[in-house]
Amino acid sequence: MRRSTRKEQEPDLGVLAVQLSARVQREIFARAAEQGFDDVRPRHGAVLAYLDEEGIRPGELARLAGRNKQTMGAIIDELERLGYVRREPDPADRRARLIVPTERGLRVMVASDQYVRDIEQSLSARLGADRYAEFRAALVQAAASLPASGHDTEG
Amino acid sequence: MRRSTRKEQEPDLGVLAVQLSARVQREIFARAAEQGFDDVRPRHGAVLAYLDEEGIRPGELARLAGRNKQTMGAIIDELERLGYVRREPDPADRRARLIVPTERGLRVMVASDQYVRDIEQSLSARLGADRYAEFRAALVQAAASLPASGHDTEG
DNA sequence: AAGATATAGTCCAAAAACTTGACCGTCCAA
DNA sequence: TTGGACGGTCAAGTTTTTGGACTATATCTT
Repeated sequence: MRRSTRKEQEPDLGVLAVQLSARVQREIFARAAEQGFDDVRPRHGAVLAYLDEEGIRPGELARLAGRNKQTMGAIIDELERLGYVRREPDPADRRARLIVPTERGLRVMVASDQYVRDIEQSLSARLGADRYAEFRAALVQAAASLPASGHDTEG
Repeated sequence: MRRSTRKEQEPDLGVLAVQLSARVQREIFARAAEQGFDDVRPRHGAVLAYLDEEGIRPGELARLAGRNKQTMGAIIDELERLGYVRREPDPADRRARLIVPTERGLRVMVASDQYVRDIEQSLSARLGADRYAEFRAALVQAAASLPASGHDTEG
């Protein structure tokens, strides 16, 4: 069998991982756009995924999302301009800032968490709860068995 | 528990998929670089993953990798300049081209397939062959249950 | 307490990546 | 045999990421 056909019909772990990640992302942003969050793009996911009600530092966001600090700063700029987050001083460290969600930011957090839960539940229904739980555990182990990004600050 | 902590400690499907995909990619390119393929970047993966000994069309590559034709053309330009592929006429259709791997291209295909197999086997050893097989099957279903990219040409 | 060093975040310029729209040649079906 | 679709490319513009430098504050060492 031709390699390209094989990769399509019996995709390897790399191909599968890329596909799953792209499709989950796509689904989330499609739904978000439908519900009025049509000004956020996939890039913003790096921040939105880890935003915190109590505020979180840019550097911490960068670490969690595997981006460097400059990129994260640029994404935050945009989300601030779009009205999803505010920069506030961090009382614990005067060098630092806290990225705090606005009202709209809180709503997109809640909504996107719901989209992911929907995807997870739909998959759980398809596979059965037991198999889904096993799948999820295996996914965690798979990710954990490989080294992380190694950007500026690393998690 | 804070949302950001929760996302780190009990990552959802979206986070896990992104992590796995990034780490597998990273691992492959790190190993490739070690073995002398230090001029390919992650971007080139879209082509290298689907290259074919017998040649494959740019449009087909674009479909498989979920990029549009222009992006694919640019990646092919680079890989051609780097000596991994050649553009040849397609005897079956005078509009079309065939992207054919060079000697070096063949070597990187073999090598990267091996890296992925190594990752898969290491994970299989960690989980046990049965659980790994189940994991892989679930991954296929998960990816298949979500719509694909929807670019220019779509698969 | 002072100085050295590290850390948090930002600015700027450049490189890399992707998108949009147009275009030419070839195929194919009415 | 002509009109529309397809395969691929070109060129321009936008978005995204990177690399290097810089300020301010914190922390560590003596």
